[in-house]
Amino acid sequence: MDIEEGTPPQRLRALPSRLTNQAALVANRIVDRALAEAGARRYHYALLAASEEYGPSSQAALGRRTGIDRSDMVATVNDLAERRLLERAPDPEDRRRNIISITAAGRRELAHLDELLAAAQEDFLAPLGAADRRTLTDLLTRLVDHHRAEQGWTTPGPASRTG
Amino acid sequence: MDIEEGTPPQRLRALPSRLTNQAALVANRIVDRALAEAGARRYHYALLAASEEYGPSSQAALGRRTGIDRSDMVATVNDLAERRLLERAPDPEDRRRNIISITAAGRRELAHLDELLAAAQEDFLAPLGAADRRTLTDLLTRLVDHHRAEQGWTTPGPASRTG
DNA sequence: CCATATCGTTGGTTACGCCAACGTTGGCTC
DNA sequence: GAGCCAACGTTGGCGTAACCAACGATATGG
Repeated sequence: MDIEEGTPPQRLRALPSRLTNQAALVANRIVDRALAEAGARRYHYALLAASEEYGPSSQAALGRRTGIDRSDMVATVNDLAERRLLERAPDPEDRRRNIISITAAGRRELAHLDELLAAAQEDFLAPLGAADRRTLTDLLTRLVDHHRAEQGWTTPGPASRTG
Repeated sequence: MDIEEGTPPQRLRALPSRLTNQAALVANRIVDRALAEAGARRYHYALLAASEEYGPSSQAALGRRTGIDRSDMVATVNDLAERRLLERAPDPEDRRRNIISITAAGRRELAHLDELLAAAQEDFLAPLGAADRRTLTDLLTRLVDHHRAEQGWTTPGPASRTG
């Protein structure tokens, strides 16, 4: 009796927003477990990656790149600086800013996390072939870009931002 | 200067798990705002929908259907019962259980939420045509189903079947 | 009868994504 | 130079989703 009692209602199964959320749940669970092997979280990886790809930057700039809030950025930088994966130094040219730079150890850690993450992606996307994977990332990219434009648009002039 | 400072690092942009998460963020933001118009949250909709589609059921069964944890289910049922959208009654045949039934007002509320959600989906999927939407839901469904099978399957134990 | 398991419930925890406010600093305009 | 506004880092907080552990009460099956 009650076979397949775990089947969600039709309404939920057909809801793209929920489907997306469920997929994200799965993805995050897999990724979090992978990163946890190295004692890292998603924010850590994002920050290391941004730091490596864009070179020394202020916390605010890194926040804009990664989507991490300024307040959360503080804690994340604290974590990584304590572990000597990043360095935080005052900017002599603008004393409001901290300059964040990735260290050699940070690059090594990043490379390690890259490997863990690659395996996690493989896990996550297991049921899809190469073509399907490309299609999926394409569709998701279009969605995300569209909504980022719509919202990030109010970031125009020299003033009136973040406000 | 610093045009497009909001561009995420390549590593993050190419990461399917992150893409999925970003899309879910967008979807949830849109959906949450829509549901908030009716003073509802996602759990509320999920529970009403399950309650309507499967008829009177125990809290645990509804939890299995919706993926809502038993502990969270208590609070969600409380919310909806207070607003007379659900009824909670002890099961005379199994005194461990509560039987949850949707009320007439609950059905009306559900219909209302259905409309709000339909508009929200439209918003979320705006950049995609009908074919792309079908492709997306298909791919996401395959992903979610795959991982649900993988995880829900390993719950065999001595008593098998749901525990 | 006894072990096991399920049910509802209470009471946590984690991380993520946010927002508000503050003091400091920089730039711009008078 | 004075004043004004914006940006920066930081602190502190919020809400929610998604979990887990444990409990007493009840069913079930050996």
